[in-house]
Amino acid sequence: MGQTGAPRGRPRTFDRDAALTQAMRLFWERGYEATSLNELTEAMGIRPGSLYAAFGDKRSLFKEVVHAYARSSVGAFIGIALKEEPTAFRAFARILHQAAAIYPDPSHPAGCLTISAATNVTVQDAEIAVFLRDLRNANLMVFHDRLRTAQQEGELPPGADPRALAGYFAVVIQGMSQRARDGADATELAAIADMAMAAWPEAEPGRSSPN
Amino acid sequence: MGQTGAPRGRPRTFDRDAALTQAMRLFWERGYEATSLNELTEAMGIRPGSLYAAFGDKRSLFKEVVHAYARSSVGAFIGIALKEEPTAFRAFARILHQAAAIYPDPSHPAGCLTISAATNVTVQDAEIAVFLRDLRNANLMVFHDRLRTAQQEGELPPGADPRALAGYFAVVIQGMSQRARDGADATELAAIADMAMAAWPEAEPGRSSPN
DNA sequence: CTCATTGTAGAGCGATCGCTCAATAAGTTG
DNA sequence: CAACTTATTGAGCGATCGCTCTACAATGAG
Repeated sequence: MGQTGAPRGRPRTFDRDAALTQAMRLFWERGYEATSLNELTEAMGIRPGSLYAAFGDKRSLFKEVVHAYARSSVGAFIGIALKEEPTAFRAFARILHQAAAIYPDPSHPAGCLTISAATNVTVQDAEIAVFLRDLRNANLMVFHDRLRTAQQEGELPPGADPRALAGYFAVVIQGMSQRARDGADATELAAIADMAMAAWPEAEPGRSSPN
Repeated sequence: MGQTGAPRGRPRTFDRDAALTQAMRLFWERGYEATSLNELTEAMGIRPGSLYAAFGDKRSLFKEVVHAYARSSVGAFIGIALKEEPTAFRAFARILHQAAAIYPDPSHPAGCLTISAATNVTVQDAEIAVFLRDLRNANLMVFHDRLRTAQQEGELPPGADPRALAGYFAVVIQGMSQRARDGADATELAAIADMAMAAWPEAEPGRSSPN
């Protein structure tokens, strides 16, 4: 047992992960529908038959791309910050500043794949739009949870509204992704991140945020 | 002179404005590329030949739709608020709250057409994406100008950064449009608008905003 | 009336879309 | 070696894309 099992039949002639990365870049840059099978096979260096054998149809390839993206450094920074930072304030401040640095980074397409890859979609691909929307709304729930516990722990004042705050950060992050796609650079986005954090509640008395 | 000129030839059998409105709804809901000529002609109640005679090709139809949108109540509220409100603070507060009410309004597709109609686009339609991006960036400049004069007039403290503030409001508005498309309702967006206005600078001393 | 002008209707153009399939190649197994 | 299994190749499927063209209808001008 535990035997890996010798691979049978003709071995693959391409690197599956590398091909997936190329597909990710295309979907990330152009979005789901605007990326054609022709462009995909060319970028991945394979023929349609190989693509369908290795990844299934375009839909499932895209979903696998999204999962790979979520596991990548660019896609995972939000969850990591929420896990590592001791306070909600520090977590969201870090998230916004990392987004400001990552979204316009020229080493990959601008903005967040999850936010922008399926905003315009035909009826027959509505499933893909719903798939990404659910992902975004799930992320919103994670924000909500973190802020609710922050309130229970006393970091947030009782008068604060965790749900509105979660929506606010989701809005700022999605807006920053859009602005990065419109050409905003890291410096501009960092200034925006600072502005956005100024809305953190309970700054009234002494402006001493739970640092 | 001044003669309107009697229309020659066979008169049009459809209402051009009504047809344009139908095209707007489709582009607004699905985006530029995801809306097909087939859907357009069906929704507008005309045949392809009539569409091309009256509006030119798909590109120019879309551009005319965008101009009509900008003149509509849904598309023009930002400019109106900037013109009517005496202070920048009141203008942006009004803009955010109107966006919160308008973007999720069920009487039309969610969000802002200018923001979401061409985020994913193939290479051959890149011109359309650039067209909308330029529109968004022009709007950002309007924000910047308004905030710069607010600073010159003393409404904004000297330490404030009008450029960052303009980018911040652009981010919040674009994010609110996205959230509306993801299903956020007017109540939720209004709470977010309140949160966002709390970032307005120079709230330090007495929290008395220039109301 | 005839003529010129404009609009409509419907068929269908070439190109591209996502995708499939038969033939062949390249491995392991016995 | 032959048998089996899987991958690659390249042609090409039906459907849809944006768009055009021809035949005909409806108006005003003369």
